[in-house]
Amino acid sequence: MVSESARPRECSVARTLEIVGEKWALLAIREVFLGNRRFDEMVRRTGAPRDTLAARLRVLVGAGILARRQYSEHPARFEYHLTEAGRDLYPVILTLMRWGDTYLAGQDGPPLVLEHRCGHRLAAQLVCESCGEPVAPGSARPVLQRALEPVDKGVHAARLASCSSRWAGGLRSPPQRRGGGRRVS
Amino acid sequence: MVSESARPRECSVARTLEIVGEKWALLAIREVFLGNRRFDEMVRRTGAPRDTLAARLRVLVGAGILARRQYSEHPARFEYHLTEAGRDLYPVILTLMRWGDTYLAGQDGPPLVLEHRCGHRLAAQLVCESCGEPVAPGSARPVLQRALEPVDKGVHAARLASCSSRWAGGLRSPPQRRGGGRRVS
DNA sequence: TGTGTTAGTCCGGAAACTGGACTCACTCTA
DNA sequence: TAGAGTGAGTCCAGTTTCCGGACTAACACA
Repeated sequence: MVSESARPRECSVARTLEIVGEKWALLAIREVFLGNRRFDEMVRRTGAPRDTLAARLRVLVGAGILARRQYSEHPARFEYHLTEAGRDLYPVILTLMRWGDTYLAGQDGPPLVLEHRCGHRLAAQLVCESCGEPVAPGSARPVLQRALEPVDKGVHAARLASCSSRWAGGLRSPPQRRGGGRRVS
Repeated sequence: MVSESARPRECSVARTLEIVGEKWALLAIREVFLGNRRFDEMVRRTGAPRDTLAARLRVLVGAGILARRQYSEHPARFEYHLTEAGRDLYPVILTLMRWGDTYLAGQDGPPLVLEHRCGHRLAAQLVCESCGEPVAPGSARPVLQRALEPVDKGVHAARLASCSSRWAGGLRSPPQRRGGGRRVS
């Protein structure tokens, strides 16, 4: 048996990145957020190869992040809409955007900003879920909730395959287990 | 000349994804956040191929997100530390993690949570930068700040190459241009 | 002397990506 | 009525990247 420290970490970041951890997937989602829901428009706006974009959209639809809706019958035409899971990726897109605004914008500033109705930009603030207090990155404590499972690629495949049905079934918030966690060194 | 709508969108999300828009890069950053700064530990914890991880680390160091520090001279041994730019990616990691916690955690709940000192989980809240008001995704307005430039891969390469020196020079907050933006349909 | 650690590099096969051409069923315009 | 345009892809061949596994070098430790 492999020692615990020799096993890859099974965490929500890794799981999420299995689905959206790729440039074209996130850019496609960005376009849908900006209101461009059609294939050709996404190709133009993202610069993705058509093949690659088609593959990404299939994965995103399969994972329940986008929903493919027919808006014309003859000929068959489709649009991609965000599901609730897709809309919940908004903070991911926004934090990526804010980081780029800060570190990669040139002299002219960021090319596109998201404005609040009062005319100022949005920010993603780290807060405690319960007390609402703003949190500095260093002050958070990582806590292992259960023994790490050995990584088995079949598990990932099965989880991805079951995404749509689980979402369709309305499973959103998994049971929370509080306490009993182990501190990570 | 190509019409504006035929050009890929030049935005901070795309720019950021050119550097960190890949699974192994983000997982490496996650590990450094969790305190694992050494190559072999990252290999074990992320499951990344050694070659691929070495390549990602080179890019991250080149982009000024990680700093490579020697902690032993004979033999030469190195650790990877987060720069300020790297620490500012914390909200990105956290939002990815929270999404996975919500949509991909199984019966047992998320394997790893980040706790506030009061014992509750962290969340990333979208707020208006100025008035601090919480913002719903749909209520933000995308505003183009300047004419979209044609995408030229050389521009990206040059920007990435100059990342380290620009950060070293202390350029953090690009000049903000308020007003005069064009609404995006 | 043998084993372990650390931070990688080297290699060859497999998989994914890429740009460009093509398809098909329409609709629009001259 | 012909030709061009649109939309949502697929097909293809060449290129690039990924991946697993073996290997290295300089030490420390038993």
